[in-house]
Amino acid sequence: MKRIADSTVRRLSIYLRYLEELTARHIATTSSDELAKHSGTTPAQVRKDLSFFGSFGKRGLGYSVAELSGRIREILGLGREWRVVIIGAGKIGSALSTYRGFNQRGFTIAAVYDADPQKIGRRWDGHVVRDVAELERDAVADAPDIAVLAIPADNVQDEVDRIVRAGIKAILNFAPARLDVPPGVTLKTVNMAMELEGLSFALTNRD
Amino acid sequence: MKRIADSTVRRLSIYLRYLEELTARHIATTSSDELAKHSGTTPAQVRKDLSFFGSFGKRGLGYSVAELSGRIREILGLGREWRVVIIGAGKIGSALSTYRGFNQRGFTIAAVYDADPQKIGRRWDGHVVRDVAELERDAVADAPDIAVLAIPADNVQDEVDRIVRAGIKAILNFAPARLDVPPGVTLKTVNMAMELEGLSFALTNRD
DNA sequence: CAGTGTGAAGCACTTCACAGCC
DNA sequence: GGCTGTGAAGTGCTTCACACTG
Repeated sequence: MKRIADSTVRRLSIYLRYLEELTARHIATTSSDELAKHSGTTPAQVRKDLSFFGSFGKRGLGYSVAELSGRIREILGLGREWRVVIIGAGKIGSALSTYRGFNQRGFTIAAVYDADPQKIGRRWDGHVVRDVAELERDAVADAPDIAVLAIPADNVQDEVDRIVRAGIKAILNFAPARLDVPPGVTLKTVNMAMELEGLSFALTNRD
Repeated sequence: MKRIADSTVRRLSIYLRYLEELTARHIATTSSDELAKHSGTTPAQVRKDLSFFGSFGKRGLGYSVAELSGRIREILGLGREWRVVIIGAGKIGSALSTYRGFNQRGFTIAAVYDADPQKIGRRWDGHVVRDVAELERDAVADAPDIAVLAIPADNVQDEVDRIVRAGIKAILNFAPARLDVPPGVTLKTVNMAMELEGLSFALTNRD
């Protein structure tokens, strides 16, 4: 398959969110125009995004909400359960796990880890916090798909290496650090400090 | 000034982080090569990014760490205090406020708001949670610069409108919703669900 | 000679415009 | 007639390559 741009994947998520709203409102069909309007993009962009994966619409009519949302869910791989381990029993992981749509979209917390002896063994959102040193051993049985890395910025790369050794192929990183992963492992970093600095820049350099 | 790409601003944040590390290690000069290596980009990109703002290096020598970090801090507007209000006294806001570099980069929490009567009046990370209905009134005296919006997805637009009415010109949004702001107001959205879906896509569509 | 600064070339995403189909 | 699907054109960011300077 042709390489799909990151921006396209992100828009598919947005389209899906609107399609779910239409489903809840029992609306059966929609158009690229309407999708664009509710997703902050253009009709042409919507059609182009979808065209990478097939032809899901009917000319002159638009898209079936049921079919299109099913197709997008399939494209995004949301038709199955994804087993998530949280590394760092802090607030970010906790916020993520209570995020609307986390369970709803098929993400399940398989285990929670920390390196802090104070936290290991304690309860955390219904899970007992495990020693991160056990990750590799646990992973054999737990078969986690995704690791959420939510620890302070020291030695983050060591934890990434551990996650990779555990055979996990996808990492969502919240630590403000640049990280290396081998080919075949996908890393996404959410850097809140950087977003704030982007706002600082915008406030400083507005006309 | 010529319009600066978002990606350029984000890289400046990354360069600054590395420059601060060099400062801590008492290293006085660096090069575009080194900056690129530690920022996950190319030397040409580093030089191009900086060239939008001036000529900070010396040919044949490289960049002074002290001068360059000062310049980038200036460009990003980090030379002053930014007053931040948190809307939503939950875990995300709390995680953000304890983020390394939040205070360090000049961001200060001016106030915390919520709409939930259960939370209003309670203590939250050293602040007493205020009623969000009071935001507009408080803003006159508090003069906040940035609003962090960390509430569930219902009626987020209403809160955005309130923030805009309060005269705040920058919003960092964590709710998974598409939002409209008038010109002159900068909105950045961090959507964790979308990032997870991006990982799901990558896992599903890898070769 | 080493490393910056920058016009030009390359590349990737977006927008256009229209043929094609319901 | 209306709306999709898509090659082609447009736009903007990235990479190249080299003149220039300490």
